[in-house]
Amino acid sequence: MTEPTGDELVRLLGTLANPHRLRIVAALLAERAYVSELARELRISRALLQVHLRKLEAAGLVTASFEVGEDGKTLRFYELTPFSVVLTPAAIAAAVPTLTTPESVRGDGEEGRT
Amino acid sequence: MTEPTGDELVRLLGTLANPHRLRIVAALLAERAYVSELARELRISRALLQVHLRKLEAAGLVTASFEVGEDGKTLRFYELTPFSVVLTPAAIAAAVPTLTTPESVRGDGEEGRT
DNA sequence: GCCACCTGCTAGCTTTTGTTTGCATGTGGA
DNA sequence: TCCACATGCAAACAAAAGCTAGCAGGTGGC
Repeated sequence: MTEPTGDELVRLLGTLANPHRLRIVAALLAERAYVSELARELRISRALLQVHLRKLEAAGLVTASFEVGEDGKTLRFYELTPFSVVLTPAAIAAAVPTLTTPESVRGDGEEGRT
Repeated sequence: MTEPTGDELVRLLGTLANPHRLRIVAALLAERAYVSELARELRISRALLQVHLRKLEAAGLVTASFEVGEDGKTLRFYELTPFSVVLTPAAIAAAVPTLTTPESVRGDGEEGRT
């Protein structure tokens, strides 16, 4: 996570560039929580929270796992994945060369042939 | 810039979460440039570049200034504003309390009354 | 005068994001 | 059985972001 690729950086930034998601990160830093609980804590609907959690998960910032609570209910716990990225012009310049454009994406990696 | 407010952080992240803008930052780190020149270098239209530059400027990441070139033409030069932000769960948690919600915005700061 | 290059602006379209609403399912306890 | 609480998913809509196309104005050089 010290030197993300350009695409990863864009995804990471795009994922964190949202008030709800920042609050989620902050809440999960304090302690892991299951969906419904977290929704109540943050005062947002479960559906909305789910969308945001999915995005955070897709970016690798949080991880989910099912667990059975004391009362036997199945709960989906989310917890934070530690990360640390330094945002400076130099760091950005280093990531830019690895940015892929829609067209430059052929297979997955670059294969040299036209 | 060491400890941006929640809103500033969101704007900063949102501004950088774009391939074009990252490229612009990288290009300006190498050297300041005027609009048309930069557009050619980045292979994007001037109109598009302008939109992105505007956004970067709004976020305080770049600054603009008019200058007269050797041939007497008026050029608008852009240059990078140094910045450094560390992105970690803790840093985010620190910024979250200062996030404002559309409703919580009355005057500007908080005034206690309902 | 005409061409080349600089600047700026915006109306309008497309795409992506964000959000709500509503339905379907499963389990434990009264 | 019925209620309370947990999960998941999708359709539909609203809002924001991204991009293009086109017009307009200015200056220097041939």
